[in-house]
Amino acid sequence: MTEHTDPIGFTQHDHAHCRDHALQAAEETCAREGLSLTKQRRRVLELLLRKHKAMGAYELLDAMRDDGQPAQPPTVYRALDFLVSNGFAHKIERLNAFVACAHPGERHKPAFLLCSACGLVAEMPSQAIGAAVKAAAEELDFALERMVVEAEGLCPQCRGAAA
Amino acid sequence: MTEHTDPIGFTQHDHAHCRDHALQAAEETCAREGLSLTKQRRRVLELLLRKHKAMGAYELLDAMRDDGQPAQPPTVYRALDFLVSNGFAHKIERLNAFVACAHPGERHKPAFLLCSACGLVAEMPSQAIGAAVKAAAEELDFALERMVVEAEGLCPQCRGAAA
DNA sequence: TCGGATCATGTTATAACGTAACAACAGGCG
DNA sequence: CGCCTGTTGTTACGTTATAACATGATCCGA
Repeated sequence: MTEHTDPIGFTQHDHAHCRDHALQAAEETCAREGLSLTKQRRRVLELLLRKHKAMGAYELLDAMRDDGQPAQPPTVYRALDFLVSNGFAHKIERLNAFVACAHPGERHKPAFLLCSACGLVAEMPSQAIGAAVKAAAEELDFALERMVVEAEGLCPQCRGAAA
Repeated sequence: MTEHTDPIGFTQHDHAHCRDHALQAAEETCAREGLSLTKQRRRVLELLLRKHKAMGAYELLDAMRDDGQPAQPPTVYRALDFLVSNGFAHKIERLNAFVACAHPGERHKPAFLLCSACGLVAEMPSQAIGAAVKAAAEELDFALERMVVEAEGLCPQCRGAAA
């Protein structure tokens, strides 16, 4: 598991580059693994990549309607299934919403920071957390398959604004 | 934060005692803090305490109907709000469902183990996990308010059965 | 003991999230 | 071509959750 320390999403960055990088990574992964990044899947990924926020499926549908190319719920959910199962996006359980993966290509058990004020979502370094969960599970003879870690609070910006 | 090491929910135990203990703890806490454990709130807590599994709100509604005292969704959600905000139950985000607290009275940031085979839910020791999340959050200047930790996999029983 | 304040519950309707089932279409390949 | 597979379109519905307002219960002070 490669580890990143940059909480992309909270820090200032060239977002156009960030978005293009993610799209390109998705294209490369699909090419390499024989997956097809179809029009609908790509559309949904692009919408998710517009901001480091989680979007609900119906928010995506609204955006697609506003684009002049409306779609139905199954279309969006199918695209989301594809993106999530291939690691291009993640579901935020706490919000029943979805976010583009900030580190596509790196295989990781993601852990998230959710700002309850501005809605930004960042992926945080999860090695230590993953190890702690794994250790607790093993201690209890539990066969760990998947973990959900979502921390809520205030991002640096909003924390500053609140003070 | 008091720490427990017993993954109640996966281990054999006298469940009648377990349930009564939780109910009594809820009554005591309510008495001490001026909260009222009304009929509906108590009913919902008792239903949740029947098993160490998560129940959806509509599953609770079904059970209430089967009891001969039907209720409407808001009634159940209000009872759940009360139970969750006072630490007598927890919401399992991953399942959109609710579970009775296994350690009422102990103030804790809960972390859960969810068996994907049998549906049992256990609270696991969360000190180390909580510390790891807190450390990651502080590193990024994030003001942590709440954390969701839900590990999915196979409980000892089901793991044994699968092997 | 009356009135008002507060908290809990009842009731109706609807919003938000998610999926089943089947039809249609598109591209590859024998 | 004809079949297979994968993707999308379409209709309908299931599941989870809440808004808004009415009613009832309890307490407590004037």
